[in-house]
Amino acid sequence: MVSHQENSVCDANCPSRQVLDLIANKWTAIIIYRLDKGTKRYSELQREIGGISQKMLTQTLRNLERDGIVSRKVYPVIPPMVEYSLTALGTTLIEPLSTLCRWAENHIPEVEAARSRYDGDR
Amino acid sequence: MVSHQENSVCDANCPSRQVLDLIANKWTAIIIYRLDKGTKRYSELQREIGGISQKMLTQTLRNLERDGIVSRKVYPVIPPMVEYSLTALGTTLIEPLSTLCRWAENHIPEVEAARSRYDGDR
DNA sequence: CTGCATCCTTGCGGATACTG
DNA sequence: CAGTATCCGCAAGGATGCAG
Repeated sequence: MVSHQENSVCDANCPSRQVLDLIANKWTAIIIYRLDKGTKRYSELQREIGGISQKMLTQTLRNLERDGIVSRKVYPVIPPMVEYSLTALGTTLIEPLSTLCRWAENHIPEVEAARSRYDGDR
Repeated sequence: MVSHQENSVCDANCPSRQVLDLIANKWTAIIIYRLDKGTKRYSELQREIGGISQKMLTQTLRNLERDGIVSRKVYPVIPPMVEYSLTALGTTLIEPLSTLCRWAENHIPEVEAARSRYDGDR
């Protein structure tokens, strides 16, 4: 599939759009951060994230696996044991994600202030 | 909106979540990029982005205005004229967003390769 | 333990029509 | 020109039950 030749973010084929779609969902970023701290089992992730449904955890992990961000290792034991970890590609995503988080930490107060102002002024 | 207090990463302690939610929707990032190139009128944005509905354009702009990312200036003329531009806060968002886009440009091919591999192997 | 299948609710986002 | 209002389809996401 040839796609990302356009320079504009407006193009749906633009890679930026695809990455935004990739991390835009509710749990992706959280999972990536969790896995950055080390390999985790399915149940560990579910316990740590607390609030995520099995469906969403599995679904998100599958998407990340499909995108080559996360690797999934199944041990043929009983009871089953599955470990998830970041791939090399996945690790490179940590940095840009952190950049965004740093912005968040620094500016969310301003955003919240703006919201209060906006909501209060009408 | 109910928030879960069990895990700090998902909640208030993790402003990243809020920022991700902020840019997670379909048009926010595009609009921010457009406005980074200068002040735009409503109809200019609509024409340039092409594919966005009035509803989504208005809604997204309203959200961004509420968050203090975009400023809205109405000229009391007939016919109406409204200009949108990035606020100082909004401008600071460009950089982390660009970081993410740069990652995309560099790594999307790998992601697409991983996808083909994944989809082909089953 | 690690999932997949299913139902069901919710809300995003598109299309269209109307207003100041 | 710059919106608002309304209807509607679709898919995201939660809850539950079942399987290997």
